[in-house]
Amino acid sequence: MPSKQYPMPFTRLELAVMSIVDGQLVVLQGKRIEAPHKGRWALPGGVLRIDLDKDLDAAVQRVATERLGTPLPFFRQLSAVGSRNRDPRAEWGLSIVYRALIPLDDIEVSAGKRIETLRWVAADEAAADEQLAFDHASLIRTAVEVTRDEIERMDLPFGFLPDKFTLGELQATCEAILGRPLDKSSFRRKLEDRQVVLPLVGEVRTGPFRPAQLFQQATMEDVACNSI
Amino acid sequence: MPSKQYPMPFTRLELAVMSIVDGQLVVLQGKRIEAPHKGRWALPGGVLRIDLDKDLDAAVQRVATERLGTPLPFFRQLSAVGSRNRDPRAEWGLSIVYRALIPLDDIEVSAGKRIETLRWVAADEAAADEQLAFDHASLIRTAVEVTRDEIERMDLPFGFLPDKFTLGELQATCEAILGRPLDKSSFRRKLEDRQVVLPLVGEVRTGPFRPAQLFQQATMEDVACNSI
DNA sequence: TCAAAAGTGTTTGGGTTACACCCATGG
DNA sequence: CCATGGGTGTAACCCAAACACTTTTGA
Repeated sequence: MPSKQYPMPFTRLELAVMSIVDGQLVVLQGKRIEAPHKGRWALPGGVLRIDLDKDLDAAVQRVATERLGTPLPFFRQLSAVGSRNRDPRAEWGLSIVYRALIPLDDIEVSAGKRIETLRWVAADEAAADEQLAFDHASLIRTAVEVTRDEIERMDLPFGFLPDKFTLGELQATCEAILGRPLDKSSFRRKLEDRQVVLPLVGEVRTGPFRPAQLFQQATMEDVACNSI
Repeated sequence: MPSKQYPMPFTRLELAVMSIVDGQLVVLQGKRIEAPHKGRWALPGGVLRIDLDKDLDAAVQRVATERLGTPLPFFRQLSAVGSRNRDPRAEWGLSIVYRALIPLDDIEVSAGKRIETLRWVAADEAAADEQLAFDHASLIRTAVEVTRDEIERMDLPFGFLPDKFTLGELQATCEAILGRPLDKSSFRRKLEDRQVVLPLVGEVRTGPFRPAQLFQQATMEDVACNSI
């Protein structure tokens, strides 16, 4: 078994965790407690542990739990980057980058292993911040780009929302991500056409004003049924 | 330096090399010469060699050269997949998957290290072939999907074409990838609008019939200049 | 009865599709 | 002069943005 003898890269996972704060798309950063780049802000991340993680997704959950104190229900792989001298801790560094969406109201993050503090930074600001450790500014740029593209394609950001939500909340979330207002009527027509949300009959969100219909994410089966 | 002590995954690169044969999108497969999956067809690939490769892109080129006898001018990362027991050669296998486009007329592939024979298979057929080694059928599915999406977005497949090409050749290539005819007029209007190709004034392709204007891929600068 | 937010309808314009047509060339 | 492929024009249609409007509720 000759293949086993090759040295393998120092393999890590990096997390671009995003949320919405005050109508703005924000990214989570942690202050590094150790070298390299000690004291600088970076994306939270951690080493792939082949003894602990059964696959990449499980690794993401473990890293999130260790570093942020919470699992990440909605995440997606963005890319893998690797080169010699990428990370001073090893000869050859490989990072697999993930983007996650979390609703801040439901999920609390708290600094865990090897992180001093966490902060939320406006996405566009973070993307331009060349003070960040490693190449994390560039990773954030692609995370923001990918997330905006998803919205343009009406691949909706359910990760940012609770299970049940109003169309107003959904629209406000999309507007926050894109950074521009959307037309209510057009937005709803698109939702209707593509059958991406499903009304929860009888359930409404009450508030100071007119109650709003609650919706949930449409499942594959819902879409299939209605298109027959 | 405690991080170095963790065992790292058996890291490989897999190549979904695509081309056009007889107006059909095809994928390159190699017959495996060794265990695991000896004798079965698979995507060509190889181990990441941190002693040889300075980064992931360089690794792709080395693997392509070793296995196929040619570098790959146009390639793009698709995803990383990894889990325990993915590959019997190691406890934990990680594969970074790339898609490449090559023009068959210009580039010759020939079976190299650890490969018995190479064959070109129709993409849709390969995507459905559950006899392939590992999870390669699923990797091919996403490669095909991504490639078709690129064409829909007019992200053109210059990798399939020589440096200089006619609009007819370009359209035929797009049709081959999508598997359906395109309207010449609409196609050309889109090219015009988005300024993705540039005529080579004075250069024409002569043939049995009317000569055709030759074009080349428009550079970033071309687009910037004209939009001022 | 007013403010605020939910929800509906209609018009308009841009962009794409589909189709028809003309042009240039070698045999 | 015909077959073939390059190249152009136009009408129809679809989609989506923009805007105006009605409805429903709590205060």
